[in-house]
Amino acid sequence: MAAARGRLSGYDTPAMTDQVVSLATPYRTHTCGQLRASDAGSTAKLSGWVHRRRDHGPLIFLDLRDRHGITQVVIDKADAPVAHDQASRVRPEFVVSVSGTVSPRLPATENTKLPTGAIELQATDLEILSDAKTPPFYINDPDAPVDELVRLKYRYLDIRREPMQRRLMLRSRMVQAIREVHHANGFVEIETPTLIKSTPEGARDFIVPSRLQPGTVYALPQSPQQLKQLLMIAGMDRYMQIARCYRDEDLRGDRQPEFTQLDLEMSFVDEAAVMAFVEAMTIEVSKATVPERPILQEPFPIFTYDEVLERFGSDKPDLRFGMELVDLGSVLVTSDGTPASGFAVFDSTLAAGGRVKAIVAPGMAGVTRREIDELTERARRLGAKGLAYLALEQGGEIKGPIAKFLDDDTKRAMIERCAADEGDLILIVADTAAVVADVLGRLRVELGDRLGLADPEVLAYVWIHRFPMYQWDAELERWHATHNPFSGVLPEDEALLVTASGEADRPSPDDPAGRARALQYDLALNGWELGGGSIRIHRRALLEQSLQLQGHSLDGMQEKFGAVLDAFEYGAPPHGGIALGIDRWVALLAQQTNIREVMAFPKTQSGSDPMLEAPSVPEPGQYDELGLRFVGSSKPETDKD
RNA sequence: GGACCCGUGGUGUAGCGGCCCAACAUGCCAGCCUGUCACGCUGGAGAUCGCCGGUUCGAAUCCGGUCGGGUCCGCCA
Repeated sequence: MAAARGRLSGYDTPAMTDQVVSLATPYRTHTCGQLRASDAGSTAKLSGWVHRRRDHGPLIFLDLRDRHGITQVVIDKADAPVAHDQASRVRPEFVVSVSGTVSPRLPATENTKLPTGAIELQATDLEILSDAKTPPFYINDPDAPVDELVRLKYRYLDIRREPMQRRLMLRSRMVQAIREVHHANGFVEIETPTLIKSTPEGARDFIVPSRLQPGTVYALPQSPQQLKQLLMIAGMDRYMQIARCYRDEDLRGDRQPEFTQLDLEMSFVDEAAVMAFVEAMTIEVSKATVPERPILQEPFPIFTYDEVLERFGSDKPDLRFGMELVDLGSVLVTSDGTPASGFAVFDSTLAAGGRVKAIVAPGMAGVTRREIDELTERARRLGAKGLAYLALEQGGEIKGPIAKFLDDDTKRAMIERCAADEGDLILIVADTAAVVADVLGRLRVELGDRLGLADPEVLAYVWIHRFPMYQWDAELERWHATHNPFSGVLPEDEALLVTASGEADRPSPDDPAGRARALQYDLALNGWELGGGSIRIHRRALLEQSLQLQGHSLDGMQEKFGAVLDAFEYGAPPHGGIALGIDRWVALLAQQTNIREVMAFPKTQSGSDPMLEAPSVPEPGQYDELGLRFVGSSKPETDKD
């Protein structure tokens, strides 16, 4: 049936246009989104779900729906008494098959809201393929709110609804575009196993007990990190994979226990080469997927880690609006650098080497005491000791509890430094650099959201690089890799990979290693971290040095990373790559704030699947086979530790 | 591990000590209707208010616990 070939319509994907196998079958000649005025006069057969039924007695209208669209079917008792009889039995979500004539609609009865609205199918035959219980929520109303639990329990009905269909098709189109760009650029798609070895780094592993080797476990991969590096050593040059990853940590709106990464790795590249490819790929995928969404800046802006923290208080800044952090330190000291604002909190913070910074909330000078209290509470919960503010009222008056401590010159200088206008609210935090950045960075995002400063249509991609190699773990009293234990170091910082004591097993927070910067780059989009990557260390000696700083003994690292370390002795090319969170990326492109909305079958915050009722108690005997025994609840009341 | 919000016919909400064996919308069922497209009209059925316990003469309503969902902190890149 040639008629079914070619361009589909409705909310279907353009990628289907070159389909090889026709959708036409004994059940249908067209999809429900396909027929147009030009088809008038021909006969057609459609199958789909009954979206809505409008029963006028001798005349019944059915809106027939599939994922391609909706077509109106008319059943006239005078023309087709048998079909009419069937149609009066039909209810929403019945699956029916209708044959008839494609008729142009009467002039005043066209429906401009439907792509198929110029025609209707005049039924001659109607067959009920499947009847349906009344669904637990509205399939035919895309806006109807439904309890999250009910949606997940009946996910197959939720996915039948238009918004989920749209998002899953968007995701499909995006993944297709990703593959096309990579294949066009010489990447080889290689699958890696999901039963691998547990690595005690990073997140908690999901583990799978081995039956053949009782007492041992596989781990599900947190990412294919080591395997893709081994593929580079294997000579696979440019590798990519749409990889499922698993992390047994607590869930969030942007975190599920299993999720999908675009994982890629390239050999004989430097940082600029990886970033250039990823950026070009990202732009191409964005334009193929959501051509209507403007990209804020091309080429993407590149910030150093230090700079984004200084200016935005975040390592994943939302660049769709300004409201940057302003350093007030220099206007609060005398010419010789002595803190002299008159406000003791500022002065003592500066004297102790801390920072005093501000953000300007435009037009918020008139906030109520209650709102200020809420902001202050929010700041405290984020770790600040308090939140100072100056409200620039219309007419030039400066209000706020700290105003009386500051002399007029100081206040003027602060306002000038902030470039604040009348009607603005200046929010100030005085603390260590890290706390100031974190608190103001989060308040910036929250206020930007509340004030509607971010254009929801804009895609603001941004690179962040030059991360510190290591962060001090105060609890374990050792350094750990900021991102990835294999990340390389800037060549000029290589000499810093040492401890002050000179002994790798005696680290301290003041070690030179704390100043070493990694060949690490993150890609952020609209305030979300899309992903990160690095140029890896490919020389075994340097890798050992770096791992030792992270508290691994030579024996220990051989135990944990032996395969990679050994492989490095057989000729490892310089290499690097990146991993991007597909779920987060689609969610952002679909303007969703929760990745559940772009996953077909996600889990709840407690990690359960209400539809399949997973996880579940194993069958009798399954533990035995594995040599396991369940010894108690997840909260043992033992007093060990 | 912790904080906060939510749980009332199928769905979404209202009610927040007696006026409630619970209201509204929609859905569902039945009847009527030849041009609707969220069709319309008439009538009807449907919830002991997540669960357990307590306070009270009296609890959907107050208190404690618990289960489930959500948001966030810790955790996680």
